Amino acid sequence: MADEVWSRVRAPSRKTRAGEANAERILDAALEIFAAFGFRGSRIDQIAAAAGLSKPNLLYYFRTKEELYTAVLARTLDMWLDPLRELDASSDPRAALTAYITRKLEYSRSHPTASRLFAMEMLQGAPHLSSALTSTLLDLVEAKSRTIEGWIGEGRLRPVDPKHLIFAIWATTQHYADFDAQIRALAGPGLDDEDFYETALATILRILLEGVLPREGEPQRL
Amino acid sequence: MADEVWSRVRAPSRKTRAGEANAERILDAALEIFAAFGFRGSRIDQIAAAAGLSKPNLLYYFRTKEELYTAVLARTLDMWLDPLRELDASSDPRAALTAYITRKLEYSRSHPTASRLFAMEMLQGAPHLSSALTSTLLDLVEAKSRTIEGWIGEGRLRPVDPKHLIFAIWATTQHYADFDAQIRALAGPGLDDEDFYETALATILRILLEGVLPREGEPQRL
DNA sequence: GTCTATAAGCGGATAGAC
DNA sequence: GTCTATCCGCTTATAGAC
Repeated sequence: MADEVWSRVRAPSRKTRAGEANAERILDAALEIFAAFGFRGSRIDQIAAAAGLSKPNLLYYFRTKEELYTAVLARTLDMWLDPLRELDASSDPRAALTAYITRKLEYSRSHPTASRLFAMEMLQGAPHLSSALTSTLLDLVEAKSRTIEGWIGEGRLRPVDPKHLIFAIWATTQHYADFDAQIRALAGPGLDDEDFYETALATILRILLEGVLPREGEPQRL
Repeated sequence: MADEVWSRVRAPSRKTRAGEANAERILDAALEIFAAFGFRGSRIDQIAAAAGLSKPNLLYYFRTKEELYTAVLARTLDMWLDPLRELDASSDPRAALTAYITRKLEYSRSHPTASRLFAMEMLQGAPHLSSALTSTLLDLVEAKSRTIEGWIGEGRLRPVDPKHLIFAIWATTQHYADFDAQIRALAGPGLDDEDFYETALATILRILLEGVLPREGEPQRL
């Protein structure tokens, strides 16, 4: 998918190494700006300056602001989907959910601006993303919901609505990236602080896992 | 606090009923636009049109865009704080947390744009809000953290980090307002659908409460 | 209090030299 | 591929009539 967008969006410059590197630098800079100000609030010359080139030169690589925004979004969505793809039906629920939650929080730490770009797009009603949401992501969520329902049917998970469980996992983990400013104001450090990260992870795991795993010795059926 | 901002921000028009009503209509319209596009992305004439008056007329009530934004934010923050203020140390943890979570989700349903405005401001690093965050809200969160620690000390709550618990509650409840577009794409309805609201509330309560309340017959100490 | 007209400057995009 | 110069529409804010 990244390839598809790439070729569709930028005929020029793909060939040379320097062009490639420039395009990457532009996309990195654009991610920062778009994540903070949204599409309309972002200024193309601000992005150009952050990428270290002139505005017309940026527009040589991406012909319009919208083209650039779409490219950044596509690249981000792909990364965002990865952890969920790996949620594994074959392993036991505790291990699978622990791995998924850990991976999501790790993503909030390593790619906070990517998380914020996605949040920004959602706040605006996902105008540039609706097709992707209703196809790729929907399919993935439906598939993983069935995995969770399977665990519930086997009594290995307490009965919870699968989609709301997924939403709860997304919400709690992404919150640390999206509301970073609030978290730093209220707690001091953010996820980049190792101790804070560990405490956040432990607390989220404790709450969510205890909330959905069966009580000791009482496997449940619906 | 609303009063304080009010008088500081708009000398004109406070006196007459019509002026008051106009100012309210402007603030309502501004909330919608600012929540969707952020400060820089919002257009003042778009707000004026939504409020049903001309752009210069809007600028008669709020002299600058920033002044209007500040007024909307102040009004929103006040409402946003209310549920937390009511978290009651004297009642038992299950009842108090149930009431708080319910109130927060209810707020996401009744005031989704207010929630989104707040989220938008956070994504931008809370430039217009940092003083409020480090004073009013910080004090409140510290106080409520002590309430939660009290419950833990008495063995009425499992040991969890209080702030991370508060973050988890905020994250899960606000998610339904802030990520409404995603939720509708993936689940069909949103919180305005009564059944969906009930399921969301039940799931969140089940997960969070089971995650933090002591197991049957085994009250814990740290 | 509300409007029309307009000033002043910003932002996206293009032309064309190098 | 990259730059300077520039066009043109849009946006905030003000002036001034009613």
